[in-house]
Amino acid sequence: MPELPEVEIVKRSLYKMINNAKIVDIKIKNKNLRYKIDKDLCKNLVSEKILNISRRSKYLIFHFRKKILLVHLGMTGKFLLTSRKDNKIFRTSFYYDLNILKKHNHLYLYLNNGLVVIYNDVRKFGFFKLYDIKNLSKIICLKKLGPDPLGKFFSEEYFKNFIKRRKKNIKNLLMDQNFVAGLGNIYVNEALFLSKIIPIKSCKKLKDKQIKKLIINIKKILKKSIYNGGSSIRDFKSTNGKIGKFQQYFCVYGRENKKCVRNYCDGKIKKIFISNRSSFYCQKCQI
DNA sequence: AGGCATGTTACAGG
DNA sequence: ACCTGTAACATGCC
Repeated sequence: MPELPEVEIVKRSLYKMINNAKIVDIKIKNKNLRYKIDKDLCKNLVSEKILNISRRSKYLIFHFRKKILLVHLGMTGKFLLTSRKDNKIFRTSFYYDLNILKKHNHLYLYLNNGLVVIYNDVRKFGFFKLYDIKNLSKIICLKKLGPDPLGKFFSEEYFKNFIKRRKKNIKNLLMDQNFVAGLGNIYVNEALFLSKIIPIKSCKKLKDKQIKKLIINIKKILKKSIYNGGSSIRDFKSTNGKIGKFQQYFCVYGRENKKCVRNYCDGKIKKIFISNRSSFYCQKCQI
């Protein structure tokens, strides 16, 4: 899926194009996403104005007068924007994938500014959930989330305090959304590489210096990725087989058996599974 | 054909 | 309570 940077990019591009627009019609082609789309979605949102679009972790939140719409993109969810006139996709957030199949378009939002927002999701792990605005603070999946990795609350102090009573390996810790919210498999692998920490290392055994470094690198890589327009896309491949510019920044992810990208290191990238998720690290410089 | 894929959640067992 | 592993969800790619 899109991890934090990609969701942030989606949020920004949607905000630019559709914030303040009014929904004039909704067509649900397929309500069977991860959760069934509310029957009342149309009733509640048609003729309502999008007052704001925000992000929490990997969740998008559309704000309306009385309701909020919580959206998760799962692994393969995307928003496409088209113009009602020529039906041509002219804006696809950060996706450059030209192989978007219409059969995976599940939901259409028609707006009063002539644009149509399409939700496309091959694997259907994403979801749309509607809540009363007054229940915002009660949304369980948001409530349990740890701090945003880019915010000031994700600090050395917080980190050390959290791991006092835990003994997970560092990779699983970073994947734990209740510890820090928004990292996924790719950025965790990358951040650990940049910090020269082996993913199976017990978080208890991390030195202060390593924790500091890790926090800095997490913030750095997320910012860099946002700056570059998002990068953790795998189901994206240009039709001519060229590697998109977005993936050139991966140092370890998907580089099994390749040489470490560090000039001074001749280590090889090893792939292992940690809690069933693929993990990549340099056997020489990550310790 | 079988393994793998950016995420989340439920369940079983330690 | 915490932790891990496994499976599930649905689809496509190699």
